[in-house]
Amino acid sequence: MSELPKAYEPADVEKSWYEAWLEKDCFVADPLSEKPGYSIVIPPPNVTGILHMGHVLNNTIQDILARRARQKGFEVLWLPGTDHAGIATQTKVERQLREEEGKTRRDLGREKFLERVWDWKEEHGGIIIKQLKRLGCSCDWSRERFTMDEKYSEWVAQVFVDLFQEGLIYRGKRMVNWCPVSLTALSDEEVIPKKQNSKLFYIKYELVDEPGKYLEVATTRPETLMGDVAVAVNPKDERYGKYVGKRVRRPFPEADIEVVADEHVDPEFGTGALKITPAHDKADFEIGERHGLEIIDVLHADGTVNCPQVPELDGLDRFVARKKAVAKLEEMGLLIKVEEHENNVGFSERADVPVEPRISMQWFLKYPATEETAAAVANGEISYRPDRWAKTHANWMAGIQDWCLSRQLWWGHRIPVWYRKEKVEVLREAESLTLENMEVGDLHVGVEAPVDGENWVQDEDVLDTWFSSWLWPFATMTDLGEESDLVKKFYPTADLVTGPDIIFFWVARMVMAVYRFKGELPFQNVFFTSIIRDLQGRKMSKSLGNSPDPIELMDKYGADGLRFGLMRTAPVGADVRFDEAQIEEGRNFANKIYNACRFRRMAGVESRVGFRASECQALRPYHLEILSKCDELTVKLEDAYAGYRFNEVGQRLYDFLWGDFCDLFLEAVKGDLKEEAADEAREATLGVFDVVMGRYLHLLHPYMPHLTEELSLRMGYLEDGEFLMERVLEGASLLEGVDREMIRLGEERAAAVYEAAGRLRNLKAEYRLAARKDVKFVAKTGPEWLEEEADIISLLVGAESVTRKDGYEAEKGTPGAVTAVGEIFMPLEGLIDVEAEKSRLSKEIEKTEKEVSKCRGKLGNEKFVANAKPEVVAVERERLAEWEGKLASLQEMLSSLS
RNA sequence: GGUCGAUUAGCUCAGUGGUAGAGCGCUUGCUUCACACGCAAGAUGUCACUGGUUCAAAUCCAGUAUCGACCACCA
Repeated sequence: MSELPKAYEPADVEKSWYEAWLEKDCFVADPLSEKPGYSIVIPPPNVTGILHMGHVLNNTIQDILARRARQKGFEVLWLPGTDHAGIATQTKVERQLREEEGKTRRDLGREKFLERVWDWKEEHGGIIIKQLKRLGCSCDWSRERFTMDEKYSEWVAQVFVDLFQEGLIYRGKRMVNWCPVSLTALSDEEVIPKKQNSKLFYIKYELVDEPGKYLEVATTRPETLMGDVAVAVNPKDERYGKYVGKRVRRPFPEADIEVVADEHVDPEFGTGALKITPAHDKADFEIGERHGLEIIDVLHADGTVNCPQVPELDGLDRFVARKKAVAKLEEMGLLIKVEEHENNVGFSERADVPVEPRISMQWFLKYPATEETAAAVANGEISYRPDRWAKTHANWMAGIQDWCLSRQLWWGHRIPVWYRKEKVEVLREAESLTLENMEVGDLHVGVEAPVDGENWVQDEDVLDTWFSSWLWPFATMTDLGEESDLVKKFYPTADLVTGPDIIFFWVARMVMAVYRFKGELPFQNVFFTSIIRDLQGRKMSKSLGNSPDPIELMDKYGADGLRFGLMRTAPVGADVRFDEAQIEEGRNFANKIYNACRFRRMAGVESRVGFRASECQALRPYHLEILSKCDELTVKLEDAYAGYRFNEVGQRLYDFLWGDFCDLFLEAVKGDLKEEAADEAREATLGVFDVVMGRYLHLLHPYMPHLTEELSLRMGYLEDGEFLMERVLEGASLLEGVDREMIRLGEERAAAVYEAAGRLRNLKAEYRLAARKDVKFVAKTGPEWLEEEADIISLLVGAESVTRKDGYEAEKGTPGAVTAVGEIFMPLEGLIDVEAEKSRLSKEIEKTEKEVSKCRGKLGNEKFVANAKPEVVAVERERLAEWEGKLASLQEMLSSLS
């Protein structure tokens, strides 16, 4: 290793280790293993997806959990897969078809089109899987699933049939969210409200009975005016009471419509009078129902106007028609004014265009098991982490609306419902194809098609993608049946890791579905990750172009660097602002560890993993101290993992290696690795290095799997053919069998030396002597062991010597410090500028006086002394003594200079 | 409108009642025989604001302000 480059190069190392793990089936779960089972299912990314930072965070956490579980002795299944992502995928293939061949899906027909989608999936669908592998994810790829796998699809149909038979699924004509681009219905969750700068148009409707008099209304959507069937006012609104029951004239196409009274109307808004267009607004639809109003649909499915009676608008796009309609009203003298108006408009999640409220025939679901699952989350049977998400869950459950399941798409699970052919033809003609109009024998709802298939037609629609995802935790494991070994070993799962943005889309629905069909909860813990934002605090998105490409980051910093950098600062549950500097830190950290090992190798390639602290006679305080810190780290990590505090785990791993191990321990024992060092000292240091580093790499492995595997092998910490990722972490104390008192004294002494070294370096720097190596310190007092450690202190401080002289009388003005190893002076030999020194001292005195008075104030407070814990008071007393001592010596120094 | 968060160094963030922290950035000095992806030292805080509880508040409580998310929504 000593001949290797100074800087760690992750690229080849990461690639070859990942291949080795795959080669040896390290990720494959054995359902017959004797170990206890631990499982996670991946939140399946879209097949069309490419890796973004959210995936990196999410999957790194899962990988950490999986690898940690393996080292804790579990048989681990991390089950991966992808989601067919109905609209997203179909849109992509349709676009390709249009761009490359100028064709639409209808030109191809359903069957041919679906073949194209499958081809596309085979060719491009695996990108994100490759990217997850690059990240180091230890998924069991032999069990990769897809939501449209044959067996999985059967589950989807089966669940539909069950819920239908239970009466929870129904078909009906309802107002739904319609996407005029994708030409399909959407669920409420797929509609994203966005603030829009719109215009509010004030227009007037002439009173039929009183020509020349008008009723004024305000609207943002004049293009749907042709669908107006009434004007509504609030019954309590005194201005309009007299008009209720009267008729007003709709300008075009000209018609007389009624004025109705409805509580829903807000007298404060606009003019207090609302035009009612039941076909194109949810609230209007409801008002229409209450008053038995007609429904006039004036838009086509693609959002163009459907109103032959008004030729100048007919066929225009809805937004073009809006302007045209306004112009027409103005011409007619019916437009009063136009106001700027900010409102919320629902956008289609995928197509990113305003959705159109539209009445259409769709399939709906009344959610199953709502009460039981709401309770399970509320009482902690499933723990949400952070637990505030449980409240969000509860809020949604409380206001839950039926789920529009059907999508007018081809790519997806086709609704498992067949209608008798001749019946359909008749009903289609009559436009009354509803279930109510079907006889029992006309309808077949089943997983399989009816036997006399030629007499039946299947429902054209497919199911919402989430209707398949909600079965993910169990449908992925039941390929070989519900009683298979896999299910027994790994179901239900332990942890689910996902973003809070899909709590309604996915998590809550999974809980309900799995509870309903398996009678139990699908997972014990749900860990909600942070949402990653850019430095301006904006959500990362393709359209903003503010999302860094994780692959580029891995090229630059390595997968391990990316993982570690992200994990160390990703706060638990709060949003995180992404800063590339964090990832750079991750890379630098990998390099630091690599170099520590490189240093060790320069002193000999043979590893000392068999080293036992209890058998070594040459242990010095520094050895004992680092062994003890490593034990402490093992315990602290255990606790942090138990609380899912991944940033804390990262921070502790970082601080230990960089601070305790490299800055302190390695610096203190450096001399032992030199050629001239004594054999026993070298052996002790090499042994301690190897056991600590061996343990450390094991602990770090979940965060930096490739680097730790590489170094463990190179350093000789593994048996032949053994993988670090498969090794169980026993976590036994590295100091087993060592006398406790000896450990305590060692820690104490090491800590004292480190503290003293810090103070003396400090002292040197204060006098601008940081770079001088010829400073000779003199210790006036100190423990009897001071001389034993004097050379180490000199080394750490970068001084020539630290000499003990009992009864030493420093010349006036000699700077000194009270350190943990005694009072130490730094004779200046006249190198210091007197005036500069004076001003420095005055400043220092001022500062110290403040501290003294602070401490005195506190100790002078009787209540503090009486009520505070004794140790707190004691600490305060010590502090005061320290400051007072310092103040006295500073004053003495100052006076000696004058 | 409702719910839930956030506000700590120039930046990104830790910090669950007892002396304000890390990394980056900045200043200064170091080609010290592992590492300049490094070493050492340093400067930088009214812990958003106002009250309250307490001997003691960044921390607990109440309110205010600002920012944000989610839900609902006025056409």
